[in-house]
Amino acid sequence: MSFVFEKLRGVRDFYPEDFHGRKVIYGNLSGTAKNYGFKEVCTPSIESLDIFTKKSGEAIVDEIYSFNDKGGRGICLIPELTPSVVRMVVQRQKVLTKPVKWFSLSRHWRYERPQKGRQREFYQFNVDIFGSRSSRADFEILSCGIDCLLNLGIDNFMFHLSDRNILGAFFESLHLPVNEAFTVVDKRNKVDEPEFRSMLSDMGMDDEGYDSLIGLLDINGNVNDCADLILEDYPALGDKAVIALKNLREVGDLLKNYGFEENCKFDLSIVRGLAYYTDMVFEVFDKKKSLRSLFGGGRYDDLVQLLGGQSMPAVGFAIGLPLLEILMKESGIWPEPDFGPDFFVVTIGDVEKEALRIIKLLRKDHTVEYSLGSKNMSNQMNLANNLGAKKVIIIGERDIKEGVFSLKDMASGTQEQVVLEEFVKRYC
RNA sequence: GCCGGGGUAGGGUAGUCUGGUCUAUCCUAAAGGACUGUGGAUCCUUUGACUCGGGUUCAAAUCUCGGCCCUGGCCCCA
Repeated sequence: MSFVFEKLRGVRDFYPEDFHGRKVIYGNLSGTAKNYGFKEVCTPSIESLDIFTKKSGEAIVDEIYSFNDKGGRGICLIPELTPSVVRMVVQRQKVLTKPVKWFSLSRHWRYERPQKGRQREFYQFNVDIFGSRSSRADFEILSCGIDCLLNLGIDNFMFHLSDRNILGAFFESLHLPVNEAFTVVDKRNKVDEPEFRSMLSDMGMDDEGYDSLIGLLDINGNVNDCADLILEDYPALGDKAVIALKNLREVGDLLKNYGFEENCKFDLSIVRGLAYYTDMVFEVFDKKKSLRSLFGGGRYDDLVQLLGGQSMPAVGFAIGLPLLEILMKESGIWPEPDFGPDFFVVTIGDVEKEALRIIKLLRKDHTVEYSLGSKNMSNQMNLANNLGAKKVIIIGERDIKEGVFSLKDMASGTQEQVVLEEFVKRYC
């Protein structure tokens, strides 16, 4: 081999067996979303760079693929879907029937170091509801997410639910900077206890506050019970927290009545970084927590307005397909393809006319292959075998004069003589 | 951007520490033949690799430096 091009870092080739899995997964996810009444949309792969800097700040430019086009416009390959979908909503905001329920499978690019489950080019499945502030919308997103996993055959997962306003109110009551405090909370599992404590005390938190925080973060269990517990034990948190807790209680009731109570737990440590989330947030973990979070989502009521629309609440989630694939392969439930054709036609001698006739008829309803090279019979049988053909039709000069051919079942090896016209009636 | 592990035919590997018939091992795969009316078995043939570049040396797959890529993590995670 003198020279070959290699694929770029962090991207992936999908060979037939890989692509098959992706198609099955996507079909399954879309089917679930459709059953919940979501409609599929598709956005462009490129957007103006501004839409992302507006939402996430200039720092994001270092982490995405961006360039100036020939007209000097700042362009980027989309690193996530939400801004594009919000743009689509805003453009037709007045006429869309609310709530707007959309899903999509989108391709994304991020200029970052590849890691397990993180590639530079990847696919995400996104589900969003625009225009409903109701706890039912939160619940609809959660239950759809749960069903997506269940319908794929994944059941060793847990949804961790929270609302940013609960911890937010707590930090405000201590006069601490809320966003910075969230960032520290997000790090809790990555640093040891003394460091966690010192990060918070650097921010101005005293020991009493720290103990209260740990008390809150360690509350663990059923959503409704935990919400009640906080309403009782932390009366000083204020209105915002009470509203959030009541909302979570409603979500909890809905989940219970829907039969998904066991799939969710309360977990205030979920804050989703410094994202645009405003209220309810969640992250999904495998039960062993051996992988990073599988996916997450939540409510982002300010983004539509931030991107130029009229104020409109929104809630949604996004699942990255790479992690799903890892999880499913570990569980042994990744769909394996069967590319074997239903029929393979072997020819002997000059029978092309008869062979092509039967091939064409069968191809209306079946997968049919035959040798594209002029090979001997042994070769043709070999090819049929390697392709995984279910049945082989052997058409030879000797037999076809009498209107018959041989039909061989490749799994059993049994072979029968078949009358051509009867076969055509039966299969075509 | 930072830190660690790694890179030998399409896939999997031996060899690397201790440089020397390495003209690179074996398994598998693919193509063809033995077998111009029968696949999976067997035998034979063929295809096919030291990630790239510089350095040290009489001699580099082996030692060394750098790039590229893979991989685990940090940062980040929108």
